[in-house]
Amino acid sequence: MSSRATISDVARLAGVHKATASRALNPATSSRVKAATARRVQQAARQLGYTPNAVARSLRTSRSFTVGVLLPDLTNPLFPPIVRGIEEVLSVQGYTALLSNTDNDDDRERAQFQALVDRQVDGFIIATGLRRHPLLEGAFKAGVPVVLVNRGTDKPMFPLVSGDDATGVALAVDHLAELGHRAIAHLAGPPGLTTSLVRTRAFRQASQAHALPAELTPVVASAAYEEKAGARAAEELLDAHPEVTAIVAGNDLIALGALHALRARGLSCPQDVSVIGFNDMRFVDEFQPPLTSVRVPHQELGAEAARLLLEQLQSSPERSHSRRPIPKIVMLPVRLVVRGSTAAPRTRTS
Amino acid sequence: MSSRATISDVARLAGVHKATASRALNPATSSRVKAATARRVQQAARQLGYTPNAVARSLRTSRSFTVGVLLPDLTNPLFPPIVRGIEEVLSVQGYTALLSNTDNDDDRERAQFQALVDRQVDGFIIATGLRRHPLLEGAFKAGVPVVLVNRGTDKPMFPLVSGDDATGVALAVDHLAELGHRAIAHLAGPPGLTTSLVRTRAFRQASQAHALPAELTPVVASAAYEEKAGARAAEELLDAHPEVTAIVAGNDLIALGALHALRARGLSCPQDVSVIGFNDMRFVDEFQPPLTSVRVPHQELGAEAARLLLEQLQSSPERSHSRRPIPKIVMLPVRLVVRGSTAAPRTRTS
DNA sequence: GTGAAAGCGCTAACAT
DNA sequence: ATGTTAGCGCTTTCAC
Repeated sequence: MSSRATISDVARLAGVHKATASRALNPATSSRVKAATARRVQQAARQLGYTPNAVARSLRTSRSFTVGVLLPDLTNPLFPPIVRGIEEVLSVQGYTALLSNTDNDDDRERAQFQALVDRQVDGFIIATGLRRHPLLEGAFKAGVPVVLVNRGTDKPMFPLVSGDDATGVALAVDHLAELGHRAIAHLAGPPGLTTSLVRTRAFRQASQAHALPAELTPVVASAAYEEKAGARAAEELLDAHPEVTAIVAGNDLIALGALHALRARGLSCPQDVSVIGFNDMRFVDEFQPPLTSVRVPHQELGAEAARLLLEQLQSSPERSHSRRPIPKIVMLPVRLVVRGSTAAPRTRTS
Repeated sequence: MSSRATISDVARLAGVHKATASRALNPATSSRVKAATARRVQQAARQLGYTPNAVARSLRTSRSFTVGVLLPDLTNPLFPPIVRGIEEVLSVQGYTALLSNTDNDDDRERAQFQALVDRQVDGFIIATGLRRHPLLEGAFKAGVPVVLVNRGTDKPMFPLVSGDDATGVALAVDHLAELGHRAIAHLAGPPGLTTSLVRTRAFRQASQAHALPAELTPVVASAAYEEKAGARAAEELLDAHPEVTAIVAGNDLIALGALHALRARGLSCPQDVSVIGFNDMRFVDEFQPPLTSVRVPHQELGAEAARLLLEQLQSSPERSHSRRPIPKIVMLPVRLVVRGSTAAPRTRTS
């Protein structure tokens, strides 16, 4: 790496002091320098292929124009679109996203978080929220700028951007009820996450709204938002409640597990049991049968989270404790995408 | 953000000079400090919750212990496992991966690359290789440490870690030939990528090895390694060569597009046309029909790429031009996973 | 074995 | 409008 040009090199070539060069090169301060000088400096910079050393700048300004992004599991197709939305907004403003996979591991998460803090990221967008989350409580007390995406915390500390989960679940139950289902189960996500809680509550409420008795609308929690865990939860459900004719899954991977569990015991979907997923992630339309699911605008979720964070960063660049905004919750609208995994129950409960 | 403790704070609390504190805290130099002092310093650091400012350290040492990772498209399920493999290896050695999505856009790629260089990343793992790649040629001349993964360049400049594409394609053709197919087409990837070239060559060679005439083994290139482009290429193929009974696709997304194209014109897979994908990415087993595909060990690809890069970084920490290693190609073994998308042709060509 | 001093590259007071 | 100076936090000579 033939050593890079520094601002001193540029200044020397332009025949000015490096402070002047700095001013000329920074759009915010270039007006405070004679136009001719500015041009000369910029010309010199171009000639030398100068780009500022971001590390030195960060050290001096204690701003890095980077944002840490914590993701629970990049292999879940839910997250790549969120990342794309984040990057789309950040890059326009000159920010860079530093992505970090936690693999749902607390220790990894703590380590990654600290590594990013040590690198002086200006703030975080966090998709690994838990209802009780010591790391986030610490971040809150320390005044670290954070925006949560998709998953929140019990105690409202940071702004949250999520899909309108409650409405999504209601749409799912409505759809099934209209098809004539009365024994509808919910395969909930793991209990530690707000998404699970919100969706489960919404399920109970929607069931009541359709006057479905509690004994016909059981809820079984999956150990994780993953296919295997979903399959296990579905087994458990089918053992305990063979009467169900429809399943509202906590997310698409749980739904996929349910499809497998049904197939494994010779039940067919949607003829025997209808299944609805949540998120409408990529490839659910390729499933067998194509999965009816609640579409959440993930890219827009990411974009909105980035916007909120930038707002916060730009209003309090010094990370002052002053005027911490009341953490708002931004919910983006969802809609039900009906595909082949839902149909009228074989035998109407009369 | 209640301002963090610096090494001076630690030194003051421990009653030593900050240089001593630095030595005590750094495992590599802690032996050059009296054991008792070292303990005192470490104790003080713990008490203050001190973690070193990575930015300051980078500026001083011109090493950041970060690695830039350039990805063409995070929403392609091929890449998340590669990322996981990379992070798995890097994190053990105290390195952090800075991921960057280029969306197959040259300008974005250049910008992201420069942003990472400006942040003083120690090297790059690049999955956006092109046969002719000005950016990489520039990086080569500049002596930037780079390892390529999956996709290479025509001119061998950097080490490359990839699956054994040639063998993979041969396995695919062998499988189809054994089933009795003689009119086998290849839906190649876009021509600018080495993967496309290698796989296409391997396809031609395997066809010859089975004594399949050239007119029965057409090759049509897809505009991109994506579903839509794959579907278009398949249309084109089926128009020009209605006689084909099997397709070897350049990757799984192209294969998926082919499945759609077949369905759109009332052909069924595998009864009318068999289809084989490449990569065996997540969810191909859910496709309709489940896709036969060549399994590439992506996580291991990423891990190996990270290992090669670390090797390089540790041998020439100063990024000296000295002793640039001959760029080796590491190929990891692949295997064919047979599923429902391949079967004997309906009518044997006699 | 420890302290003093220098400096990585940059920007923001404070001059002039 | 530009130059001077200082210093972000750290590590690394160089002294002692």
